[in-house]
Amino acid sequence: MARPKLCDSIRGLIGPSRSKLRMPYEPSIIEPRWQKFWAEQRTFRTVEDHAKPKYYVLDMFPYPSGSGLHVGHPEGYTATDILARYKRMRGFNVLHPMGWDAFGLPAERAAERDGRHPADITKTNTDNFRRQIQRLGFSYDWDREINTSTPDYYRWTQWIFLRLHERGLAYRAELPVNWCPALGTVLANEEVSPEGTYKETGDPVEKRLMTQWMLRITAYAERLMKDLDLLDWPEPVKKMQREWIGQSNGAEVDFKVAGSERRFTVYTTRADTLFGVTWCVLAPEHPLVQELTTANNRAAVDAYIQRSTRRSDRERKADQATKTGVDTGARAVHPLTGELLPIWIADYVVGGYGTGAVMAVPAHDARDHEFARTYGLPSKTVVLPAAGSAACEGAFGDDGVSAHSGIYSGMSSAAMRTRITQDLEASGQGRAKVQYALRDWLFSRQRYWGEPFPMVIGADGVAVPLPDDALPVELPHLVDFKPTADGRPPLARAESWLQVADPRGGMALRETNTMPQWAGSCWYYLRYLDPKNDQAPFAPEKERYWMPVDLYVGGTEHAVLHLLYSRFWHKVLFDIGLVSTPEPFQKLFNQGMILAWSYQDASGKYWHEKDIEERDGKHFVRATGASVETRVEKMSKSKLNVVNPDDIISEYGADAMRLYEMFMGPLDMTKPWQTRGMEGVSRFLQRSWRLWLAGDDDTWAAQLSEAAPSEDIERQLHRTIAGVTEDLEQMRFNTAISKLMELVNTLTAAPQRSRATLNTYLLLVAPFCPHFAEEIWRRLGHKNSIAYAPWPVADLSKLIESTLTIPVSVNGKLRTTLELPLDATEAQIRELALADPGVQRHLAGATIRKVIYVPKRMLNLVVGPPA
RNA sequence: GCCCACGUAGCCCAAUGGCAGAGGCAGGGGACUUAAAAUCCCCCAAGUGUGGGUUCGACCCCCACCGUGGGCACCA
Repeated sequence: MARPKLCDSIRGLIGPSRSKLRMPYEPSIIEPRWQKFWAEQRTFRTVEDHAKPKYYVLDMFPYPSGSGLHVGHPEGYTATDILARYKRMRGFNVLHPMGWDAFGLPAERAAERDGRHPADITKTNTDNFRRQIQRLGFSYDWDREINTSTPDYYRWTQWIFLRLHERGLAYRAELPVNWCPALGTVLANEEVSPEGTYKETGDPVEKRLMTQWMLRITAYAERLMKDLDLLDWPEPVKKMQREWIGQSNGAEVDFKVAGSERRFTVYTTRADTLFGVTWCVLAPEHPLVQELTTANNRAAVDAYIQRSTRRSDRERKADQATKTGVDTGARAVHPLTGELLPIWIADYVVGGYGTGAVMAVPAHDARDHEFARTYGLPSKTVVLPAAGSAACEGAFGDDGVSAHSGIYSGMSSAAMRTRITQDLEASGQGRAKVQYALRDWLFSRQRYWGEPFPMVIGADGVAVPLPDDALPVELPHLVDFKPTADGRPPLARAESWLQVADPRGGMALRETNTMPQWAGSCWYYLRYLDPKNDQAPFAPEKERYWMPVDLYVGGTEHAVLHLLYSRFWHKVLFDIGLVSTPEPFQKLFNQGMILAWSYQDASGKYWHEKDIEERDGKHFVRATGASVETRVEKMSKSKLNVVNPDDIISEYGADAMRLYEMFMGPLDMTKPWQTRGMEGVSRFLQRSWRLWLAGDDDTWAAQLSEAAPSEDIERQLHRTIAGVTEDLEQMRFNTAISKLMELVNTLTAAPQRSRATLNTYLLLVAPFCPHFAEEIWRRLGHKNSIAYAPWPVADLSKLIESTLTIPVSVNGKLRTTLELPLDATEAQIRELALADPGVQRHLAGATIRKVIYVPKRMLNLVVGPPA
């Protein structure tokens, strides 16, 4: 899609001899000039200024990948930049920082592949990301740039880890973990998909027993759940977090094992179905299984355990439909009826949740029902849909009325739950229990490129924290990032680093696992407040001034990862007294994904947009004429539909790119990129530019009128101020831009242009296309940046229309429009409407049954056949 | 299977109970030009996914269905 540059075409046309040269809009000259100015003047350096209200607007900082920025990044960044600039003009003290989430797997894998050090690769990538981001003219305070992989940053990540450790929130445990053979590391639950694969790459994940660092996020489950209510976040994100935390209110019930002193405890949310229990099920890994299993059943039980531990989560889920299990031969005693109930093991009961044991109620639970059918186990109905109604076929899982439940019969399910739980508690056989699906956070990785733990393992095997003054524990320089031959993590290769004095005396070995990538992002929003502090992670008074983050913009992919982890750390810091707010991010906004059209021919081959032509709404390969299927898809190299921001900026400029990113549609919506759409915003900028050049004169702004603008223009101007301001407050950037376009279209058509009007317009457009605005602002004679000029205020008295326009409809269909003086009364409007020939035609031979008048809005006549 | 969001001119999107069009792309015509580009002006085009309902009046609210995208899915 070649497009001649404006400057080239003009030069080609006029040559050096022509004197009346219009000054063209040339973003390629203007934009670097102002970017340099902002950097040199430190225009966006932020200081604590308690005289002003603060506004902390934050982007989710990027992982600087090798492939550079894609058009999705600048979408969120542009939105926050516009708001940051708008808020500055409104007199806010704005904190708007950027940095790099620079530790992580991809750099380490690239290092293995390319033979370069991860630090080196990370440096190249961050330099490229910074260059690309700066080309868009964002008003970040670059003095606050941070990088999670630098020792002066991760020193404090380690420091916070020590605080967690002190409080018993970090511990080592041997447990079955998610091991990804392809990556050679363990993963957190949050990183594993329901299918049992790594969410990022799709590599399979299996269970392995390993000793790992865990963070006790479960201790905060309730607060993480409850405090969601305090937040101005999108409902779907809150819902995802609630589901992940998975609170359930139920009861524990103790069962005795017949002929033994042993007991086991089940967890249930349906204590009201206790009389319907016909057997119990333990998870295969339940600690009592070995002891309970009778000699006759031992072989079958062992075989089943063997089989189920080998099965990955993925396999388990694959055949959810068929439930399997084996009888242990042992019997449990029903706590209320004394009945003997078989004890089975089955892998649909998961060891890590609740007590790892359940009571089976086949009449009222779909899983148990199916299990009963498969193995011919009995069933007892104890809940009826309504009093006296018949028992249902299949499992009746809803609440109803209790039956065959002794003294509880006839109670509602809810009432019986409360009552029986109290009674069990009184007799020591049970208790109310709130259970969470959330597990502790697996916090170590067998990787090189991450934060080292500030811990050593003593000769006695005890993990010992290093003192604060030993921080940072720097990552030793390695050239080989593979695990050692005996399977220890890569850091075990750093032999001289490994040996260290045990703070308790003697020698110890350093912890060789590293922290996961999420560690650095758990608190980075706090480091921005005070990024150079070498005495503390941040100064308390700065935290009190800036926190919480007023607006946090990023994609939904972090709904239960980063956003849950950082809330957890923040709450710990809150409990320690290091931060003053219970939550870090007051308002969250998710930008939508940007997709792109793809073109695929009948053979399945993808074509680049530039090789496609359109005829009569159908698309064809230009060279061959073959027809192609068009689809909106995620951008990917294989689909040949990737858009590179650098190319767009080279062709149209950063201001145009910013405008288009916002103009495409609502920020939170998924929408397709169409490079053709750049034409519209580019023309808008050029038309805007020409507003300051009148006629053929090349003297900048010389012919602007000093007279007051016409009443119509004045009205539209103030309507635009009010509209754009409201749209910005609501983050409706697309409609704000369209209002600005409308104004420009009007001003372009106007016979003369008032300097005052254009001044206001320039202020309104400045947050959207800042280079453009700075350039004109300077040419108008201002010495300072427009960035801190005051935002215009709409004069509401100027919005009043001079006449009233009333649409008149008959039976809801528009028939005419009346133009009336502002003070027209309903009676006058009615009279005029009835006299209108267009209306009368539809009244002929009919009776008016009703007249609806909405003051100053519309008039509707409801008519029917003659009475 | 369950939950959520979205379906409006050829395309991206406005309009949130009151005139279906704010803005843009694409398309057509005209002005300017020796011509073209650029620019300016004008025009074209949907009755709002489908079927019901509520209402004087529905893109908007309610019900069912279809399509697209996203999330969840043995948690007892």
